[in-house]
Amino acid sequence: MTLADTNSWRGIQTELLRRINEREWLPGGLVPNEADLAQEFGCARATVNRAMRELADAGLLDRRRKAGTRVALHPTSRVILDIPIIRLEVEQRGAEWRYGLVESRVTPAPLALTSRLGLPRGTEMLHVTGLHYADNRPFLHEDRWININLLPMARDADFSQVSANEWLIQHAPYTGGDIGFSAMNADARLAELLDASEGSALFVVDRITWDKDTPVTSVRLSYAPGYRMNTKI
Amino acid sequence: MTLADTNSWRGIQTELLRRINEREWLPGGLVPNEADLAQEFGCARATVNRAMRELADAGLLDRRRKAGTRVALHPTSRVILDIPIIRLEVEQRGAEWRYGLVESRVTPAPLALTSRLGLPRGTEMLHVTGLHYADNRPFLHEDRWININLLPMARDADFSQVSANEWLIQHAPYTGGDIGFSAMNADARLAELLDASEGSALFVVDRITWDKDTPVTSVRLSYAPGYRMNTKI
DNA sequence: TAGTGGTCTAGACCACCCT
DNA sequence: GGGTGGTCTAGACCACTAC
Repeated sequence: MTLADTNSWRGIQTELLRRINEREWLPGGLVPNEADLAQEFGCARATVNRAMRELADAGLLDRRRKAGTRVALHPTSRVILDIPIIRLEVEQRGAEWRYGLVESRVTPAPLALTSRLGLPRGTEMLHVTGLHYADNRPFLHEDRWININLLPMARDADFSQVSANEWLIQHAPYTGGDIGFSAMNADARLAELLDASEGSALFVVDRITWDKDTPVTSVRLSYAPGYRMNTKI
Repeated sequence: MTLADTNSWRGIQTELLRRINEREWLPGGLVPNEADLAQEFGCARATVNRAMRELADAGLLDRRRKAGTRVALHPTSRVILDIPIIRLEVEQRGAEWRYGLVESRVTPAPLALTSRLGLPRGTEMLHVTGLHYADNRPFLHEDRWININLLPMARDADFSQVSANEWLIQHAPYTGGDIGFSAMNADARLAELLDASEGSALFVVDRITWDKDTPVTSVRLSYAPGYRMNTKI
């Protein structure tokens, strides 16, 4: 298929994109309706529909029944982040990955956590902390709480052999989650673990995953100074 | 439509999701083909196709011609971030937005930037810095370089009235971009501007946008301490 | 109420790859 | 070779909503 092919939905999408990008269709402007475009491109309406629907999903077009399709005024850019297993992320950087368990024990979860997860106060959870290394240098600190009521077999897992990160992907399905990205100053303990100086700015990812309404795990990943998460629009 | 409706692609998708989440279909396992599922649900194959295609796009299914469809082994979680105009982000938090220009002048861009953008060294660019406020408190610092060869009218824009962020969205179409998220310690100047203490951990977004192969703008957004970017999986 | 997008169908042909 | 998903068609009905 060449880009000029206008019988395929990809070809049509490319052409529509061109008209948007080159301001042939102005932001806020009305676009011909599906039937007309189908006629212009000599294809079925469903084909035009698929091309336009994806552009609308991407936020470049606003579509409403009866009102028609318009070029979006504020193309909010939509960024897609693929969050891989930490081991793979390290290995993709060409470094050797290693995991070191710091601590693993069952203990009542702090109030802030149980209330956030909607669990009774004082609920016992499995608290696992460890370090991921890249070429033997600390890469990130993983501080995780696991819902052992939902995952009783987590008690018997040996997190000195398999990182909690990977164990959970294998054993704990989830249906959704909340993620937050922020920056924090390293406290004394974290600085020591990450081989950084106290107060260093750390990139932090907080993540809670749910299986329907039941919390599965809550984790805070604190990356060693200098970490950068990259992606494309 | 109820969730049990299996004549609509959404209903079918919900049912497929259930079978995946509840391990009725095991990770790595082969799934019935489209024709069989269409018969089971009493619908056209195209309807099943749409439901499955979206799950494959989301990374939950692996589909290959002839090989069939399998439940993905490693559902790499895919996070979608919507990056809005800064003004809207502030206003969505229920705060009043204000922009204050710090500096705007045409000057040769630093070598690190021109080489990153693929421009000749010493190329003149428009350097605009300013602060976005939320309820009169510094929210983020915007440090931006604009390609005035591509956008000569940027010279005449009054960035004390309109933030460069919004001006560009109105005037500069782009086809792609690179984004990086990181954490940095505030230096003395940034700390003063953001009303923070020196060394505070700042959440930083670096972004370069391109129009095909031509750089449009490069910007660094440094958020005041405490900022957190949230989203869902 | 009429025009637009949203969806579904039954069928067809094709591209790809061989769990 | 042959089975599978990828796509396209022509038509239909429906849901929504601007007018």
